[in-house]
Amino acid sequence: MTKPRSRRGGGRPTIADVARKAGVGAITVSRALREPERVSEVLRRQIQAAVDELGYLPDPNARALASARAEVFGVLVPSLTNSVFAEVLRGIYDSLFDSSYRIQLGNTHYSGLEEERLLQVFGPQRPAALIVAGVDQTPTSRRLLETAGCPVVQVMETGPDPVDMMVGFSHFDGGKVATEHMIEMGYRRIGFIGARMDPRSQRRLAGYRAAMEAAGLFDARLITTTPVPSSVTLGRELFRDALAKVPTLDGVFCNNDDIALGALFECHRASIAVPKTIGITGFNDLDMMEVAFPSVTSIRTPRYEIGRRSVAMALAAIAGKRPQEPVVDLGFELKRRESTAR
Amino acid sequence: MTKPRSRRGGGRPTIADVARKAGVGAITVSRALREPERVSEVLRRQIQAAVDELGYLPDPNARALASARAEVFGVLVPSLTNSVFAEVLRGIYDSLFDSSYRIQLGNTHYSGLEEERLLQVFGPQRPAALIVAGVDQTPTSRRLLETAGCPVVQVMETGPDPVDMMVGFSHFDGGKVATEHMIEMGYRRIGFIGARMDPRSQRRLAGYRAAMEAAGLFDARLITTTPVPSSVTLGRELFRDALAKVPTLDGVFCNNDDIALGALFECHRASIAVPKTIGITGFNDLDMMEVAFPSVTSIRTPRYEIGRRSVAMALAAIAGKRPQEPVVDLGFELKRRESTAR
DNA sequence: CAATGTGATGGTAGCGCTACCATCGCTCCT
DNA sequence: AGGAGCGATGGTAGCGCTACCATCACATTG
Repeated sequence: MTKPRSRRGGGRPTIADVARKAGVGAITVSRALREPERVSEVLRRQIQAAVDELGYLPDPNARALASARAEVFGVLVPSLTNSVFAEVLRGIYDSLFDSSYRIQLGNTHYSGLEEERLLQVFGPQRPAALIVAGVDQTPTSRRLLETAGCPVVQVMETGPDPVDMMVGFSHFDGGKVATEHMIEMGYRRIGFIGARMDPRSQRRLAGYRAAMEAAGLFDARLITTTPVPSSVTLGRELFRDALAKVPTLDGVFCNNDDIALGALFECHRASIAVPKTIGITGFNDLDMMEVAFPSVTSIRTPRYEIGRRSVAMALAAIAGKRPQEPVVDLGFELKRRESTAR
Repeated sequence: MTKPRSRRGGGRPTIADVARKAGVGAITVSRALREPERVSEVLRRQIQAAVDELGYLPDPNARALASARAEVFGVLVPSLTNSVFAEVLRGIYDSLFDSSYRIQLGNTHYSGLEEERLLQVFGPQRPAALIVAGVDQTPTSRRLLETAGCPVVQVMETGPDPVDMMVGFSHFDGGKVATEHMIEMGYRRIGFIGARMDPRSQRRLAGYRAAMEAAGLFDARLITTTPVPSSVTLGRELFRDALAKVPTLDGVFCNNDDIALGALFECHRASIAVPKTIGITGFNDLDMMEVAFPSVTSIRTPRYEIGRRSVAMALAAIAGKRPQEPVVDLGFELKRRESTAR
């Protein structure tokens, strides 16, 4: 008489269809799908057969509404094109591939305001977990994270005051170690060149500064930065600026590998010997740094591993098994290469 | 008496709360939010005030369930780390930022099976649109796309038989133009080196082959490929292999810029003069190609624009304004640079 | 002035699923 | 033997929202 299926477009099978076909109650189908161990072997088999026959797939929206919890991981990164975050994402995706969790990815463009906006959007969806890059959320964002009612993992760096959990490493230490290495290799007038200068870059700069000051080599004129987004092109330009400003420059610690590559290319173009006349150190250790000529010293960062670990921690928290230590420092590794082998 | 809010965790305000506070029916609130022009000025104002005061945010899951349509764009790309797709994504995200659409991103790892799986997962969600990379879907995937009941945009390349809409360019032509350019510049023993060799790479190779054959220069031994994922490191290795196989090689058309960069670095390392002894052409024209020393000739591809356009087309289709021509060819541009300036 | 729109608003009935509680048959204990 | 305890199953009542249809005031028409 009534046509209850008429509104729904596809007329896809629902849990009621499966239940009817399997000769059980709808709730039993639901259980068989979500907690199989609570349903008897026999019914489970019947239900599975009905599911297969009908090609039933549960509606995630209805699930989310009924259970007040969506099987979604919300992920917030500041950039999609920065290969560093791309690798973190890869780790996250790989870790979640076998699960039934979907991923909703937001791009904050390094903006606190956009981050707030995206968290507002994620909130009503009741995600299963939230993974956000960085530790410098605005007060509003922080409150949104704290009241999200789900596990939250801040990734990329470690810090003192986690919203919930953290996975990363110390960018300050990274900058410090890189700089100390150059000092050790005999460089004295070591410049810092950096673009974007997001909070993590700032901390690398602070590490550089600490190392330079400790060695009595610090000179503010050695620092060349810009808020402009990083690129190889920009690296070249910044390097030229730095050299023009301080002609006695004998090394550069670059905020990231793109910048380092730009500096390296400029050295080639200007026939500046690397590592003899100028030493170069990058940050992140992208694949190409090892292949470059000369190969470029860099700080290897555990990007993929950060992605994997963040998911592992979130999943554990969802399962009620919170880690002892909420802050995980995955460290980094100095890769000594030709570009600083004076 | 009853505690109807007890199940729901946060006790967030619902549309009923807003309706009560504004002194109107729930449905009117719903309309005020979705089709403001259908609600009188006065009520609209009252409702807005109530929304602001309560901090009401609609539950997207309930919306999706009730309206049989989720405000979600499903996006499927084969790789997260390949910067080509990262830029397509950036275009998609930028185009959707002001809208209320969320984005759910799937990574197919260049696998037809994983693509099918992801489409299965996206389906029950009833996304507003689907954007998928490539035109070589498996029959199952194709069927899933055709029955998705929403606009579908295939991106990255153009082809003869769109599921629905397409935005991209001809990889065959790209390979052909690149190769013809090298022939024109006087190169004769031009190798093709490529990794991954996904369908788009195959078509670039076919373009290369067509150009070489037309010039009477084709020789199968000039082709060096591997199914291994592309990287700068791999580019270097493949280039060495190619040179070992054909010592008379005087140029290489590289499947992509990473490979080209690897080849360039190897030339530096082996003191092979570029472009004099060997010419190099890349594909995609990443930022660094212009900065490299020597700068590297490449095919500039409209990646960001593909992302933007795909969203524009999907949005138009959602609004019922399907484009005249479902297949949009955005073309490409040959960037002549030092690496082929013999 | 009755008949007929027309636009604004509201009520009802779900969307497909799961939380909660009830029921039922069985085992196991005293 | 009787009842507590337990595991398996099902019914009911929503989750928060929107599609559909009804209603109502007011304008328009001949």
